[in-house]
Amino acid sequence: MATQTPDSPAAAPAARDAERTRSEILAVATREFADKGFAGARVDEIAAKTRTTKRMIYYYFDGKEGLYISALEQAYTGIRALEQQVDVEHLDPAEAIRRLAALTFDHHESHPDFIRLVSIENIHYARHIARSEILAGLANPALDALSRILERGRAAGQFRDDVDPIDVHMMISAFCVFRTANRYTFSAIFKRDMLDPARRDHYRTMISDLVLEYLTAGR
Amino acid sequence: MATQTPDSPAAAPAARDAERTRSEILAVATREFADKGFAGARVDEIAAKTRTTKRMIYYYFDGKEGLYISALEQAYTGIRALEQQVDVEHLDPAEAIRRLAALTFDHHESHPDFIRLVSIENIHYARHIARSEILAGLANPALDALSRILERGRAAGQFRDDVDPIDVHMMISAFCVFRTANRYTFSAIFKRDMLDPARRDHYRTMISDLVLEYLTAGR
DNA sequence: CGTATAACTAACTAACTAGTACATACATTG
DNA sequence: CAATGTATGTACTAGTTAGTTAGTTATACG
Repeated sequence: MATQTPDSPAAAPAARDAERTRSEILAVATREFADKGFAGARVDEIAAKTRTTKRMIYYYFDGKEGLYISALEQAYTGIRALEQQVDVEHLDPAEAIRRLAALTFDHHESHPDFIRLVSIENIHYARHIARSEILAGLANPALDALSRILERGRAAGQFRDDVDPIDVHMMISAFCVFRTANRYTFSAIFKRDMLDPARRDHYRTMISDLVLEYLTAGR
Repeated sequence: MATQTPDSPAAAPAARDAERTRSEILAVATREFADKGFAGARVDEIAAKTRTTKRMIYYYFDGKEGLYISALEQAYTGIRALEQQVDVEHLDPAEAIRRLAALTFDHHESHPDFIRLVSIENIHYARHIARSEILAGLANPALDALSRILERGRAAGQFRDDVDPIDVHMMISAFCVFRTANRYTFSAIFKRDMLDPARRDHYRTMISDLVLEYLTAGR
């Protein structure tokens, strides 16, 4: 009798809490997969870094691949939720573009794990996204917002009329993703850390300028 | 005696050819590492896809990591050699930028394995580049060419005078790398293949326009 | 209060995986 | 043509690794 510590306040086994166990596994797994990739991450190590055991990974996520997909889903739904909150309808079109670009810039900078998971998923030819029902049909609020901004900008004669929202989204993403995703090789070759805080504002402004000069070209 | 086939013309063991063996291993390894990442690639499988044995990998490359580094070195020296050949000194600055951007665009499109290796190396925090003497001190001819173009453009009053060559290189790289590296997740989410040949010219022109509008802004 | 079920643990296993020991054949050179 | 080093192949091994088996404990609920 009394295998467990009687009543120790600190080292209590945290009782039973399915949700806490599940989310702790997911949080640790996200870090591990983002750090080492799908093949490089170790199920045993993920388990060791939680307060539970490996068996629970199989209990809740059905295996390594299921866990990886869940981590991806959580990361993507996170940025989608952020995008949903953005309200740029009341802003001048140019200012709205700036706001949207800055949002992407800030998100990517503060969520390197997300960017790394995306890189890793591309190495896997987006095979897991295709397999996930959640991710395959996830709407893109930022794209809708962008479409409306471009529409307004065109109507006001401020923006050129031959640009596609997806292309604009791509320009912004390319810049912001590259800065985070390719930070290490870039720094090794050019001896310049693109994430250096001293240069942060410079790049943050640059992406807006770049896109806006393009959108307003000849006007 | 006579363990080997006496004289069969087709299935001859290709005699002995150290250079051929070495380069065949390297070619197969490049494909495997680019396809599956460092942790995902299998030494046994690389060996099986060559006409030699696993033993030779250890003989020539000293192990999995040595092989991976050699593959990286080969990929990087390839693009550096290409850049060395580019001659844009005789062109109008704007046209020179277009030429340079197109060169990057074309190279990245036709060398997806290189782009994938770069992504993979970033997942590994560029640890292997740092370790490689060849890669750590590799000059960047494209950057020198770009510096001279910008200089000329500034002198002619065509370009703004507050841009850094590394930043311009980054804009071009970001766009071209993103298009190839993030092709799969982008396509899964936006249902648009950025490498579709029908859209190729569109994107190829777009990156030049984007950079040039920025460089000539307000002029 | 006792029992069904959800939450959880420890120990095990079969398959894999990077790397090695050992043997040997070929080619070059004196 | 002997001998010496380079190039190559076979078989093996020690350590991992994803996944499983066989349970135990806590909690909710009648």
